[in-house]
Amino acid sequence: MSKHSENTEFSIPEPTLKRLPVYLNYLQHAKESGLLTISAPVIGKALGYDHTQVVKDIAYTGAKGRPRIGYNIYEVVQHIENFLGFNLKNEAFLIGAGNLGTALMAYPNLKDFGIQLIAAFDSDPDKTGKTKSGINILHTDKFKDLREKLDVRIAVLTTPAEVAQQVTDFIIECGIEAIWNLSPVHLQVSANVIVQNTSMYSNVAVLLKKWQHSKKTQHNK
Amino acid sequence: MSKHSENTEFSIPEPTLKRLPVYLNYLQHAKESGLLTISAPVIGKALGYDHTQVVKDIAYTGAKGRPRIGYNIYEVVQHIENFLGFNLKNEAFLIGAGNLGTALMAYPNLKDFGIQLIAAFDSDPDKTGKTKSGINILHTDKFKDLREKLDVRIAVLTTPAEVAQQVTDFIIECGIEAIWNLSPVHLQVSANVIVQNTSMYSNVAVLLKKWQHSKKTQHNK
DNA sequence: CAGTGTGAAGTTGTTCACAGCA
DNA sequence: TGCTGTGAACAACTTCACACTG
Repeated sequence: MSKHSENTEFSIPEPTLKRLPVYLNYLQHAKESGLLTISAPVIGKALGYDHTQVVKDIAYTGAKGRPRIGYNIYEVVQHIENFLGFNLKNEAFLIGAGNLGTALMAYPNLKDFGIQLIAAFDSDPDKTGKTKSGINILHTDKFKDLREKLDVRIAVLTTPAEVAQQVTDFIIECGIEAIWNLSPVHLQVSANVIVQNTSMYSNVAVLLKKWQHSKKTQHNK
Repeated sequence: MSKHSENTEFSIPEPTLKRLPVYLNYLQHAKESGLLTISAPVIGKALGYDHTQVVKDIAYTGAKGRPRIGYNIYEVVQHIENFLGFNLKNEAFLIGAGNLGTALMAYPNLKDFGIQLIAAFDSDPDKTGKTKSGINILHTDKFKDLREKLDVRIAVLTTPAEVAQQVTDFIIECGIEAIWNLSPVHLQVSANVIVQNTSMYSNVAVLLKKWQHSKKTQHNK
């Protein structure tokens, strides 16, 4: 695959992209507790990041801080939301209304964190026709028509592993452009489709390895 | 003495740690389809990684390949499982039997990917006393005793955000040493406890940004 | 040849050091 | 003094180049 074709806009570091929602979540709680301003060192200490990291990440969003005072919380929240496109109504379809799908339909504030689920689809007639957390579960038959009618471009995939790839091929053919993949399968798609694979297993691996390592080094001490 | 002997003094790159379960998952499928050997370039092409990356990642696990032929799939699978500690029975408690908790109880092969959930806990009496996917849901009251009795050190946290930190403090006091945190709150713990924060939101941010970016650059072409 | 294995080069991300500010 | 902001040093990770192997 070619390197990035010349970008007028420089691209944002992916680690920054992943930290920004963490800041956002933290800042929204801070805001609720009545604070008006907050400094990068405070955020850093709370979330375990170096304070310069926080300053640089926030700078990406365009928010400006004031020496000795820090940032206006409301302003930073606005800038992060703007920057990430969270204030746009990014409407998405959920594919697969199993346990994980149900969990996402009920996931708190998902629509404030970028994605608004407006319908769910499943091929199992036992699941379709119902409503969960206010979201209708429809039969996959209706996917193509509804996608066009509502002009939805984003899908969240929570099907069983066995059908994940074939369902992916189908929804891309129907016009889906971006997929958040929560199935435990690494999807293969053509270059014009964006996939974000979220492997639960990866996190388990990191946790276990850190834990095993900490146990080893503890009785070496 | 080879660089990666069984006694790893230096730590493994975290990206490698996250890729290994992805390989594992892919290889297990490849194995089922009857293949005996597989090469790094093939794995790389399927999963979107550079082939040298794959070679180096696999080398960390201690598996050896043969030029022109590749790796014995069964052997690599063994080595990855060993290396990540997935063949040890890492018993864990699930805290919070809501939607996401229920999804995890039913998550396919979780026990083959490092963690075996042996009980779930919830403070809501409506949820306790039941069994989901073969896992008993108990009242939080019983947590302390049962943790000691069964000597469980790992917890998977799927509580609502509001109580996540206070529940964390409690289970750590009870002796939990490692926490896979799936609640949308960044937990603060003392240095001797391992936490793996898995923010769903972060993945959405990355997906959206890539998508928005791809749309921009598409009509520049 | 088509692959592994590995040191070196290149790239990306993080931390340091310090200037400037109120 | 406590903060932002930033260029420079550093560390981590990825990709390249190539020797080696059956």
